[in-house]
Formats: sequence, C-alpha cells, structure tokens
Amino acid sequence: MTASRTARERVRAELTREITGIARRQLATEGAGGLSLRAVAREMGMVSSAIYRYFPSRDHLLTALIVDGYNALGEAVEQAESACPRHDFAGRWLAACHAVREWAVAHPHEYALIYGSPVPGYQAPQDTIAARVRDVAAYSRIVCDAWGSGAIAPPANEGPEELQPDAGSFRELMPGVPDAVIWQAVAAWTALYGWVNFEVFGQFNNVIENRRTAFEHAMRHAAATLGLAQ
Amino acid sequence: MTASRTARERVRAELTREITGIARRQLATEGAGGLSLRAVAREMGMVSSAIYRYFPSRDHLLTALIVDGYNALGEAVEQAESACPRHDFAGRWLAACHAVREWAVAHPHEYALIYGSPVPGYQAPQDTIAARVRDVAAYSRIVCDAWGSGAIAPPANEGPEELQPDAGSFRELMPGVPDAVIWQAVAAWTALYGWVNFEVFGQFNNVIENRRTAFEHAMRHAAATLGLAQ
DNA sequence: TGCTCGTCAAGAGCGGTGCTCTCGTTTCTT
DNA sequence: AAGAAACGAGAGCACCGCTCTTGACGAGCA
Repeated sequence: MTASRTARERVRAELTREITGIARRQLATEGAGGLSLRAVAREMGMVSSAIYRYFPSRDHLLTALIVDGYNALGEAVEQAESACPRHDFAGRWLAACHAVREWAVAHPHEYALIYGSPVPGYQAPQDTIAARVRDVAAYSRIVCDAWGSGAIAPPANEGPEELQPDAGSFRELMPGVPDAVIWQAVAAWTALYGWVNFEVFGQFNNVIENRRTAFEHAMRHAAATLGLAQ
Repeated sequence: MTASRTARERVRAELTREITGIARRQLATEGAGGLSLRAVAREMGMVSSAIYRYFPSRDHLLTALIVDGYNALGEAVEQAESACPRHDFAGRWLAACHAVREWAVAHPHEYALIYGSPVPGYQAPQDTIAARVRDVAAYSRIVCDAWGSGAIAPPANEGPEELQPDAGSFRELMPGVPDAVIWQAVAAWTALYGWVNFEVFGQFNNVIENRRTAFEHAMRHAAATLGLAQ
C-alpha cells in the first residue's frame, strides 16, 4: 500500500541525497563559507527556491553535512581501532590516531566544520550530539579496556578534588576508571586534536614536512604518558 | 615642509585606525564571516566605496586584523611570562599558558582568526609571519632557558632520526636544545593549543565547567612530561 | 594670486547571496 | 473522480564585495 507513497518519498530521498552530495563536493572545494544554495541548485538544474523544499535553510543543509562528517570520522576511527588485537592497547590508540589524522587531512573542510572554528550564528541541534561523540567513545573504550586489564599503572595522586564534578561526563564513557587516569586521557585527547588542528589548519606549513612520522612520535609520547605500555 | 603632508597623512592614519577599530568590534560580535565593509562604512557615516581608499579589499582589512591579533596574543604571552622570576621555569610556562587561554576566551573570534580554520580563499601575506611567531618564541625562550640552566633532565633517547631535518625551524628558536627535548616542547605546544581550541570552539560546553582549574592541571601535566620541575 | 593636479567621498551599477511569496502543475489520497 | 498535499518555477527583497565615474576640496607651484 505504501508502494506509491514510497515512490514519491524515494525520489525525494534521492534528490535529498543528491543535494547533500553536491553540497559536500562544494564544501570540499570552497569551504563552509563558500557553500552556496544557489550554486547547488544551479548544478542540479533546479531553481534556487526549489532547494527549500528539501532543506528549510542553509544552516539545515550544513547540519546534515556536519552529522555526516561526525559519522564518517567516527566510523574511520572505529574501523581502524577494531582492526587491532584487543589487548594491544597502544596499537589500538595509535591506529585510532592515524585514522583521525588521515581522515582530517583528506577532508580538511569537513574536519574544519566539526572541529574548527564554529560557523558564526550556527547552533548545533540536539540530534547531532549522538554522532559527535563516536570518536571520543572509541578512545574511551581503549582506555577503559586498558585499565580493566591492568595495563595502566594506578597513578600516584588522585587529581584535583575540585575537578571531581567535571569528570562526570567522562566517567560515563569510561566506567570504573579513576579520575586521575580520566584526566590523563583527556590530555591525550586534546594533544591528538591539537596536533591535527595544527596540521590541517596550516600551522605546520614550511615547518614540519615529515608529518606522519612526527605525528606518530607525538602520539606515542602521549600514549606513554597516559601509561599505555609499549 | 612636510607639516601639511603629515597633516594629510595624519587624518588618513586616524581614519584607518577608526576603520580597523570598528572592524574589530564587528569581528568580535559577528565573527570573521560577518565582517562587512558596508556595515563598517555605515557605522562611520561613509559610503562603502570610500573604504576602498584605505583598504583595497576585504581581505586586506582582515589581514590587518590578523596581524593585530598576532601581536595582541604575543604581547599578552610575553608580558605574563616576563613577570615571573627568571628561574621559575614551570611558573613562566604556566603564566604563558594562562595568558593565551585568557586572551583566547576573551577574544574568541580573533583567536579563531589566527588559530582556527583558515578563512577560505585567504592567503596570509609574507609580512604576517614576523608577528605570528611571537607566542611560539616566548615558549621557546622558556624551554631554552630551562635547558641552559640544567633544569631539564637529558632525555634517554634522541628521538627519531628521520625527523632531524624537521626540527630545523625549532632549533633556531631553541639553540642548543637537543632534538628530543624539542619534540617534547612541540608536544607541550600542541597540547596547549589543543586545549584552548577545544575550549574556545565549544567542545567543552556542558562537559567541563571548572575550565581554568582543569586547564591548569593539564598544563602542569604537560610541563611535567616536558621535564620542567615542580 | 591663480592654476594644476592628486586625493577624497559619493553615487550608480554589476553580479552574487539567502530567503520569501505566489502561481500553476503534478502526484498522491480518499 | 475530486480534493489535498507536494513540488518546481519565477519574481522579488535586502544584503554583500567590488568597480567605475563624477565632482569637490586642498596642497604645491608658477
């Protein structure tokens, strides 16, 4: 009975997918600021106002691209990490690091959309937060597994006590892990994205050429200070 | 003889300063994408085309703001760091960290301009690179001083040898410091800006509230792994 | 003192943008 | 078959960066 209905909705879904596809290509070449509804419409042979049948505003189209970006990055990390032996925690961490770096270098504008300067006036809707933590959840799983199997030495001090409320969000991602290890994991997390930000945003231009090696060195360093053996 | 000429140039300099001032205010409220030459002209009571007497394009105005931002950030770091006792290396590092964080939080859009996603189509002119390294030079001085006075323990290994060419730019900033320490300093540097990026770009929203304390904890951690005592 | 020439603000205009509204047409539902 | 919903096209609004021309003003020179 819904065959006819799905026929209509199928062409709608098809056009929606085509719009996001063209928009993603434009995003890759022009950047977020250069994403133009009119240009997308022109490339589709439509008139600009017709796009609004599918996306009520430019921001909604941008949101779709952001969610896609979160999922693509999260999936890249999950896939790389899950391909490693479960008990090679340092290897899983390094694989995840290389995955995010390579994805970011390959899709700099999409990366900028999700980890760069927020686009002015844009407010992330609530349904993006599910996809946004996929990568963080992957790192957390590594730390959680490593701690659970005793691969991380218990730290000497417990970390600042006034930070105990702030560790809440991370405790849900890493149940059973003490706060001191959580903060070391956060440090590794910020070190990872700090490096990738620098590289993608051009701070290493004419400074570091052998970036993959330097990155791996830095991430090994981060893993070592986190306490991941090897 | 040039009194009249300087009179002419003085009003020109005055207007130029007024334009950048208004542009900076617009930048602070609207972000880089919302910086509009027409709006600046409107606020000055001029017609838009008159602005082009002073800045040949929107990008040139943006460049002026970027250079100002580099200098403001660099000056904040230099000032905070130089107020500490010369041999309190960890204190100097922490002071520099807090300076950059506080400046970035106070001027998020200007920070985004210089350390966030590059604005599409914009190419930084050559004369900005002098101002851009002011902050990095300040950190490098701390590490250099600390190494020179023996406050940093010589590291066990020398770092990857295939990275030796890439350390060149940093060796100029930290003469006499071995490569292994250089790469640890780079790691601390990326950790610093990784954190600030996360905080300014909203990744810590609804996650970490007591940000100053958490930041200081992370930067102490970074200093410790760098080898700065205390 | 009068003239020339460079500097300047103003205005009109071009092509572009996001977005809204209306108007026929098509397609699905009942 | 009739009504309702979805759809594409088009015109139009206010804004943008940028260019070109025009006329006024003021400094330097004869």
